[in-house]
Amino acid sequence: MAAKSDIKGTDETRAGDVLHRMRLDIISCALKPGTRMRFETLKELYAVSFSTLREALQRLVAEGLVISEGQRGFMVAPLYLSDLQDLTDVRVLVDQECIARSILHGDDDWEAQIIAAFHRMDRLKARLNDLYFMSDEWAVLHGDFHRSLVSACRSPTLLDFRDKLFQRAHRYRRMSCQFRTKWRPKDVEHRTLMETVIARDAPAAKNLIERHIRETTENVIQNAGQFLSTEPTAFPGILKSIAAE
Amino acid sequence: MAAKSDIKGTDETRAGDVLHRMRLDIISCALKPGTRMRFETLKELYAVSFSTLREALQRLVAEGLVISEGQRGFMVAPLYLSDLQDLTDVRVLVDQECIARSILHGDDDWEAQIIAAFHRMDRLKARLNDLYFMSDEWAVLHGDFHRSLVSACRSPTLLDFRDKLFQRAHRYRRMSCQFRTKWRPKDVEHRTLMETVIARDAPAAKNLIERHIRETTENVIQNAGQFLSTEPTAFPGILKSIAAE
DNA sequence: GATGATCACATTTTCGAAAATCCCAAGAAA
DNA sequence: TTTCTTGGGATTTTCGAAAATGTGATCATC
Repeated sequence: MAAKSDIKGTDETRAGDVLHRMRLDIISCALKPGTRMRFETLKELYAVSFSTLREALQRLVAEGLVISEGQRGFMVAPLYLSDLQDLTDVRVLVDQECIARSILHGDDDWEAQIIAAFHRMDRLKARLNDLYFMSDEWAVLHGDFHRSLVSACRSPTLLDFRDKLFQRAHRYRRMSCQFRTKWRPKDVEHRTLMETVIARDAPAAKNLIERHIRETTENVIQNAGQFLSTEPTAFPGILKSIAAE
Repeated sequence: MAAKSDIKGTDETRAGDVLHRMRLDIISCALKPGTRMRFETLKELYAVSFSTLREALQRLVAEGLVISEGQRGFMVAPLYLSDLQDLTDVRVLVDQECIARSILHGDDDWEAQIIAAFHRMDRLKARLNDLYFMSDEWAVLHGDFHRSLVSACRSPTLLDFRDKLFQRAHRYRRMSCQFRTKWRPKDVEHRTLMETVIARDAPAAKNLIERHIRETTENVIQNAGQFLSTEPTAFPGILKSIAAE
């Protein structure tokens, strides 16, 4: 219990709605990393008042998608190489654990959901052909597939953390394919992953998910590494330098 | 980077201050688990307005210390046996990793800080004698000591997550010693832990921290297990049954 | 020229009133 | 009796104006 952060936006208040929309805009990079978030702009964009905006922003701060400093407002959390590497290591740890536990606890229905999620993802890929990984639709189905693998792990706390990490990582993936369309084909990996998990081979699955995560990160760095700051520079500096372009 | 949730309250706005105070009140169980949080009451208690309160509450929701449902307000997150067990497992995983990494990366200064933190905790214990584990002061020093062990792990994301888990777990410890003063003496464990970590014996340290966490949990369950719900009951039910007493 | 003080403007932060929603009891209908 | 409506009071949620704070330019002084 406890750490449920309704990532799907199951909150029906207006603040919950804005939170949901803002989160999508950030992880899809529609709100660019490092940009300052002015209230006048946001107010217009999301059609709500100051306080409602602030509520959503505070939540996003806690999720690591937004940064706030003192009385100087908010900004979309910048993307750093160091953050990406940190994120990658932690995701390996957490996803490995989640998968191992899911393999231990998962039932028939769990397997069925994995197969269904894979199928949906696979068919969409076939339909969209070349640029599938740019589409929002695919991002959703890809996310669903990965979540289905770990969904039987029986740890709400771990799952919630995993989801937040996945979202944070998504921003890096998303940014990287804006720069170059060279993207490692992952469909074979996904299929093998599915088969291994359903075969209940935990050690092999742990290896596969680690490779999958690490290689994707390397791919991101190759495509967009040059655009990521190496050091978390002092706040005000970044604020301008990135927001400017 | 990114997931920094200024747990120490480094935010100088009033909302940040309220967040800080509220968090302390929740993890110290001054705000009792499961109680409904009415705005009129909170407004008086923290001397701020609606919107400022809401900002803090939203943050606490993201941290798993507060629960919100639809348009029905907020409540202090209840304590569940299942949550405690989940929390325990995840803490073992995360703390083991943090300690192993700290042992790998830690320098002389890191060692010095551990020794210093242990000393402070140890002296206070001696001074307070019997009821040391009930005092807020000891809670702080005990938290500092555990954090010093993992502080060199070089993963902001993991550290931040660890801190949140530690806080959530603290509520259970805190509640348990309100019911019974029987509390397993942990000073020897702490000393061994310190020595092992500084001796850079990662496997032994991982075993020790696991035992430390799991045995503490068992102690909590023995002391207060009967007061924890076994099942996360439906929301409105709890709301009354717990808030009533 | 460099440094520091002052002030006006832009922006954020806070507040409390107004609107929206929920809760529950009392009454009507089945 | 049970189930379904209705209404009013309690509570939460939203809004935009007012207060607080940061920013940057201008000017005086060293």
